[in-house]
Amino acid sequence: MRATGPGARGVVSLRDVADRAGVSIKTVSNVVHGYVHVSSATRTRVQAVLDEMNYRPNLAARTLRSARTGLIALAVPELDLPYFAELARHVVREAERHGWTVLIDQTDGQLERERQVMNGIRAHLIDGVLFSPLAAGPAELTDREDHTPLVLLGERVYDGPFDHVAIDNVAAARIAVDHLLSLGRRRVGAIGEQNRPSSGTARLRSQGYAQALTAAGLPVDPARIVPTDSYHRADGAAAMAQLLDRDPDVDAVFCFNDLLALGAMRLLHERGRAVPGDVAVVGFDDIEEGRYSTPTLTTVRPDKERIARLAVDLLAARLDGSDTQGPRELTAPFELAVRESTTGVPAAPPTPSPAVRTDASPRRPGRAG
Amino acid sequence: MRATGPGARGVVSLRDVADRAGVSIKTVSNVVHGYVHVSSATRTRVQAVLDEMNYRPNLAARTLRSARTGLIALAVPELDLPYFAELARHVVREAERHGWTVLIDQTDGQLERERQVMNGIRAHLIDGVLFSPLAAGPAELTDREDHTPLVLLGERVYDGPFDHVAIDNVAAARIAVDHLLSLGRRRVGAIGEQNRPSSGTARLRSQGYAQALTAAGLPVDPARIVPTDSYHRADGAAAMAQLLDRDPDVDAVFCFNDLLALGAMRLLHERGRAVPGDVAVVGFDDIEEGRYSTPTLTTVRPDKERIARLAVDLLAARLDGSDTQGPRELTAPFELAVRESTTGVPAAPPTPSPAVRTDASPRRPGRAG
DNA sequence: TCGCGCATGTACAACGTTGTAAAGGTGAAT
DNA sequence: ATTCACCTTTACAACGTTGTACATGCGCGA
Repeated sequence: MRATGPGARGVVSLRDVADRAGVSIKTVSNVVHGYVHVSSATRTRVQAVLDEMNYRPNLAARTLRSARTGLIALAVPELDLPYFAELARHVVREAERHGWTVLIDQTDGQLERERQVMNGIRAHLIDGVLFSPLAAGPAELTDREDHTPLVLLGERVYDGPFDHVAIDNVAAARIAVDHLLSLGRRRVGAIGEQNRPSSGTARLRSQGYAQALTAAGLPVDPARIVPTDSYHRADGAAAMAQLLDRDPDVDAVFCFNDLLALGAMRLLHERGRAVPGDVAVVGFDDIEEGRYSTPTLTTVRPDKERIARLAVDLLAARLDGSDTQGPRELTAPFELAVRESTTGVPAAPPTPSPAVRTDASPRRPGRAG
Repeated sequence: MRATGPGARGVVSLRDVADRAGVSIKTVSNVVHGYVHVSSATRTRVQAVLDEMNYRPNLAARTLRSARTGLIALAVPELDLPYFAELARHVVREAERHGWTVLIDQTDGQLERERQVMNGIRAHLIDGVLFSPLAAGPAELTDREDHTPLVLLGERVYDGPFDHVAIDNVAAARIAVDHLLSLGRRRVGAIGEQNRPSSGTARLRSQGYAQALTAAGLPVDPARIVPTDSYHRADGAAAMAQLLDRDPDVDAVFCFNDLLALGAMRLLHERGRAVPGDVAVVGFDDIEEGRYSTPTLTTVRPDKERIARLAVDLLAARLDGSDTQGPRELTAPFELAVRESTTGVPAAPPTPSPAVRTDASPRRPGRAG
């Protein structure tokens, strides 16, 4: 029974509008959707009532019929890792082009939470998932029970049945280390190796590091590779301290992300080591902070915008059925942003204009070098 | 008609489970909800089928009946402003306690997008909104057409009919500037004033700044108050340059957020000014970056966790109807974190342990000083 | 023995929307 | 005048879930 008009909380349904306009529910629906075969008289009248009553479609009801929510999830380890915050921004923007809303999930890198993401804790609520795994490896991914389309970000899971977007981490790491070697550094450390076996990204960056050293005829000394629990500044500082203990004469360090690098630089500063005078530092991710640190940070700059676009478009193709091929592996470009932490000179120092950028075109990096 | 069992995409409904288990749909629903009056034999059998078929409730259908989605929105200007990323993290965590999922909206501080947030662009999809306005002022807020419960974060809108959680910005700014004055600084600038009339937060911080100067018998010189378009590092750098032009002998600066302060410090470094030797710098927000910058940044530390908790609990009270009073104004504590950018000495320097923190208890700041 | 209360299980309707089928109406062609 | 085509509008069902009301069957006390 429905004694009165609009329900309790002032929520207006098609039915309320239909009653008021003296037409059927379906006619109102047709007006809302711009269906052509509605007389202009009817259309005008109904539209007036719609406006007057401030009608808003009930997405839950639509979802129930269409099995589409217009929501996609972005699951990342931590939002206050600036890399992921920046990535999230791009994803939200790209998703908007498809009319989607992005639901952001923080996994904290915990396997259990990552499992929930993969297995559809929000079943039926999201149309697709963009997932940046940290703890989950190929095993967990393959065991996935849910069937929501999923695109992996930033990690290559070999032979997994998943779409995947990333940069070439091995090549990027190698170019970063090559840069250090080209400056004459010979005792190059690495910070950010992960002990847990699942972390594909860290493994790939280690590989690139080792390749560069080997190609230069240098030994790969395990003592100079310092693992970390996570990727925060504190981990970088702790690891740098350890590295100095192991090899006081280390003259360069490649950090697997920018936060580690910033933490490492902070510790070097406290120990009285000059950057890059005594130790040159390279990071990875190109977070904005590195353009304002002292010294500014040389880093690998993945094209985050491109990563976001490729991933969202890939999901779109799966959702509208236009792509039914096997898993895709897409690669986004990157480049090396050379700044003071390796060269000692400002590449292109911040100028006091509102549009200041340390680099030529930070918003749209070019192709990989 | 429903010829076969589970539908196309492998989606399992209560009905599928009921058919397989040989009971009614409602009985399955009762098992799912742990309703007491189900024989243990039936319960066991149904539960087995539920597990076997990997049943997941359809949230859209639940929503349609209950008019509750379990989603709340958090609308912030930008996720890559670290303050908001950190706040988002806390909000997500607190919301979890209530069984809610948080949908994060980036408004980019654009009035139009903020309007959409207020007026329920996602009508029926979200149960409540936490909103940190930037462009929207009292006028827009009062014109709100939507009736979704809304809690304002971080800005005091006078006489607005809204719940509101913030710290005492005037007091906080005043304490920050008092600190600079207590160090003997007398030419204290301010960076971050907003020209647009709506920005309440900036106005309050200006007030605190002026109060501190006045109380110390110093003049409030408009030339030393530099407005910015937004709150990024670049704005801080540009404003600092302008401030130096206007008063080359400025000996301290209070920045309305940490990013501005970091940008300002970067520019001072480039201009060869020592921090804090020549110019002392104070920020606002206590983002993690300020604990690792060189020098580390003295800043106002709002208790973000508390802000998040108060806001979420406030929303919860509105949603479950336990609070039907008029609008609430809740105040969260803050404190001043004194670091190198004003004192020159490490307050408590980072130590090379994985749990390194510059301050005593950064995760749970105490009461306001 | 009858009847009552309780435990257990079911049928039905409703949430708001939209696809399908079809009804009613108009005008033109035959 | 009749038929047909087409435009306009409507009734109905279904999406999956859950609250209400009710049916069934059992044990127990009167």
